[in-house]
Amino acid sequence: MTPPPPDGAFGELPVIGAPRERADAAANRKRILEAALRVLAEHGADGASIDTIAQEAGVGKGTIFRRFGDRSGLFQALIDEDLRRFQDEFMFGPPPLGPGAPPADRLVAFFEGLIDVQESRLELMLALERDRWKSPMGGYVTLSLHVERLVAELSPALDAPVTAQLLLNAVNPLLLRYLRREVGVDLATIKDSMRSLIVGLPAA
Amino acid sequence: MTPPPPDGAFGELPVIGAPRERADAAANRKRILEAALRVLAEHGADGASIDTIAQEAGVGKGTIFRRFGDRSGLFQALIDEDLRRFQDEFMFGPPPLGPGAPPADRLVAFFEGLIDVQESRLELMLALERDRWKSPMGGYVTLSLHVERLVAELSPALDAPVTAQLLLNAVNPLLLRYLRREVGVDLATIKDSMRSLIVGLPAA
DNA sequence: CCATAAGCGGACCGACGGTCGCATTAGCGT
DNA sequence: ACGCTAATGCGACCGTCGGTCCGCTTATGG
Repeated sequence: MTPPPPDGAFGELPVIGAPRERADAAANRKRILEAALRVLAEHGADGASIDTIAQEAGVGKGTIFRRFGDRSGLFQALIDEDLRRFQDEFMFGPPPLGPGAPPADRLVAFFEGLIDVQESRLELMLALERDRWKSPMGGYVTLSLHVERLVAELSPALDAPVTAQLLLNAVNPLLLRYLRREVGVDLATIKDSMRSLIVGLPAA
Repeated sequence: MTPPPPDGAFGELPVIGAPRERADAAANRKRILEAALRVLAEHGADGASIDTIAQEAGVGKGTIFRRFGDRSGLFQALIDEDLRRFQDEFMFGPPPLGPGAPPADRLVAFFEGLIDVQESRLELMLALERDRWKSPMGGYVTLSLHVERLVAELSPALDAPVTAQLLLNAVNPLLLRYLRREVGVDLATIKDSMRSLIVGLPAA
């Protein structure tokens, strides 16, 4: 009697051999995702309880848990598209973000892009932040690995996994919100400081 | 009818002109703090609910809220002593942590010290982390200012407040727990990576 | 049109942080 | 020694949250 696996990432793609998703279920999924985005925008990450989202979507809360497993599953599904687009860019896109540029330049471009993604989906990232530390890095694995590889290429003497995590943590959504909203720092300033951290790393 | 201000930091020092703390209240405060430390050690930050701590201390939960205001107030009071000792060291102690050494060396020493403090009080820092972003930086203000000053001295070209926050965030307790407990990284490795970030900053 | 399984809903649960008003008692002046 | 009073203790209570469960509804394929 195991319930069907929740959508999680790649939710829209039908699994081979699995029965097609029912039409009403698909419609509800869409309404839930839209409602979640709306609630996030209107009430912020802290006001985005499942009950609120369910009410906004006009569905029972059970429906949300059925489709997305748990709270973080819902938000994972929401960030999925943006994250995949960003992954495509830094894995296959043009330099300096994509392959072809020196690792330092790629790292700088990566973090500028990451900061932009977080800025454009700040409340969503904040909502995710709460559960980010349950599973290894909860969806951040691909990003982590990418940074690790670039760091290893740039500075073989460093411990790449640790340095990668330090860098990624520096642009924590919580800090971003604080700097942007409370302090009122310009995005370019944050990117500049981040660049200083990167370009100073010992080159190979 | 404003209730007396909660203890917060510097709780033990009697405020001039204020009535002395009652003996039973002082005893209870001590028992609560000890119980909190015990619960933190035994059940971790996530298992350290106020109810649990109250039960362990043998007091009503109302007593805890009366003395410490709220959850984060209790943990603030707990970390207070360690934080103040650390502050004394980097403000008045011997170099390179204290004054007298070049800013880069002081920064490196500061973050090594900060990592040590967090390591020795990991669960407590994790418990605090939940509410760290309510007030400006919730007890981190002094640390932030110190890092800011050193960064400004080291690299006048940089935006010191932003860079300071980026550096401080890199050693987030959540990341520290992940690296230490899940990945099993050595403390020295983390310190090394952190040093690489600092010494690479553009010198004056 | 029917059978069946997928989907839906919302009452329900346990845990949590925090409040409140009443009972208790320490400390002080006498 | 005694009583007065303000400080303190206490735990039942509250609203909210994430998550579960199971009976009802409905889409869909034959």
